[in-house]
Amino acid sequence: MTATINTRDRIIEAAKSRFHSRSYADVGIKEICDTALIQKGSFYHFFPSKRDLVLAVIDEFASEWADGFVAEAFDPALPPMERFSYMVDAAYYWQKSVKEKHGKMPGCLFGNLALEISTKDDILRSRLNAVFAHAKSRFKEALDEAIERKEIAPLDTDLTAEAMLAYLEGMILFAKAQNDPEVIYKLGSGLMSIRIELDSNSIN
Amino acid sequence: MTATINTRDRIIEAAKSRFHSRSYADVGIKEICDTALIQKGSFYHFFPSKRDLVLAVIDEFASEWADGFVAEAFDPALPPMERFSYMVDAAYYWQKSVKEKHGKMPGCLFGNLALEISTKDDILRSRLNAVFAHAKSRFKEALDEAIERKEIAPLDTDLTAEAMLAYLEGMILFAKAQNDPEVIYKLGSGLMSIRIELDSNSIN
DNA sequence: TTGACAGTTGACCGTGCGGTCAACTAATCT
DNA sequence: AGATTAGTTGACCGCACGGTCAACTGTCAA
Repeated sequence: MTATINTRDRIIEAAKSRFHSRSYADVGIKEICDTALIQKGSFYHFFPSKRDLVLAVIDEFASEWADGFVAEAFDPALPPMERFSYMVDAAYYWQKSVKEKHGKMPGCLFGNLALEISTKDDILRSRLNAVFAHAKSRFKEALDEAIERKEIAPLDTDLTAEAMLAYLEGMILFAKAQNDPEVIYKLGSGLMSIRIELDSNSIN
Repeated sequence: MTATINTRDRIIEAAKSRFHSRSYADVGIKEICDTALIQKGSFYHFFPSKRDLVLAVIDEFASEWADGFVAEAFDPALPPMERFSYMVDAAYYWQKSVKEKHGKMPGCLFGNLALEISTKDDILRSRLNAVFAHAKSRFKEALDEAIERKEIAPLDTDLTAEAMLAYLEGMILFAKAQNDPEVIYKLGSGLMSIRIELDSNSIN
């Protein structure tokens, strides 16, 4: 049993880093098995299909991310608007360190998968949306708090939170396209300038 | 000769829409040939490899885009800051119309390819960067003009232009992940709020 | 009329993919 | 001791992929 859990984890671990740094389509099950030091048959004992694996990888990575540096950045002890720059810094240093190790910026696993797969698989797509929605709620909390403390002028916190997250993904996309983490550093301060005003659409 | 040009164009046309709405890896040469009503051998008469095809598709689509609604949006006759909302509107309506036709939002071809391929092929990556750089220069011109006309307070136009383009890509990514063009509509106004101030890094 | 050549055909190749399966191993439970 | 069951093995399957090639077709210049 101990060995079992271990095997499953090794599969997910091997898949996670490869899906992240390359793509879903580009990474074969054979390669994952070789890395995890198992045979194909053993893989299919734990996962009915490759698709189920990537689902598990998303879940694993999402909770790692949420409990890891998203939680760190959105620490209620920090002044709300500082949480955003903390988040940007974390993204920057992380991407930078991966690039130094492997020569390539991997970008954001969720963003990568969203663009690669979301036209092909609605369940995967909605799983990724759930991850984004969770991050967005952290952003929104911070904005609400900032307004409450009168650190920023009132705005549509729901839409602005989504906009900020979109900007974060866009920055990472750009940085990946240039294979240069410094892009995140240079564009980071733009995140805090984004505002979507209250009136525009909502009537609630 | 007329037929020749026609064939090459048909290949690119078939590939363009499929690469855009699905992905590079997911679309096979066989399928492209079937759509273009030719045989495989004929395909390889025009393109040495699949990679060369996607390069041609990028070039084709880039000039279509630049001469098409980027040129339209960044018409010097328009007030500079209005050009951005024109751009957002164009993206919105386009994505919406494709979704209505095919049920899925395709997103941005360049963004899609950038995330799918840029860790695997540096030449493709730099080609995509050139496309982004071109769009960015249009953004920058508009910002420079807006400052000159005192419609906005001075800022780092180079970085802000890049930030705005990143935001645009991020919005489209989010909209695609939710398969909902309205996301672009809702988040659009955030584009004009982005500012990256002058002092931060540059000493020139 | 002939030769050259761009364009086209369709059969073909090797490879690697996702996935299957019957047999084996080793703990766990009765 | 015997049965059950989770985990593992490695050979195997069918298929679709990117790419090749010798032969054919039609056009146009000399």
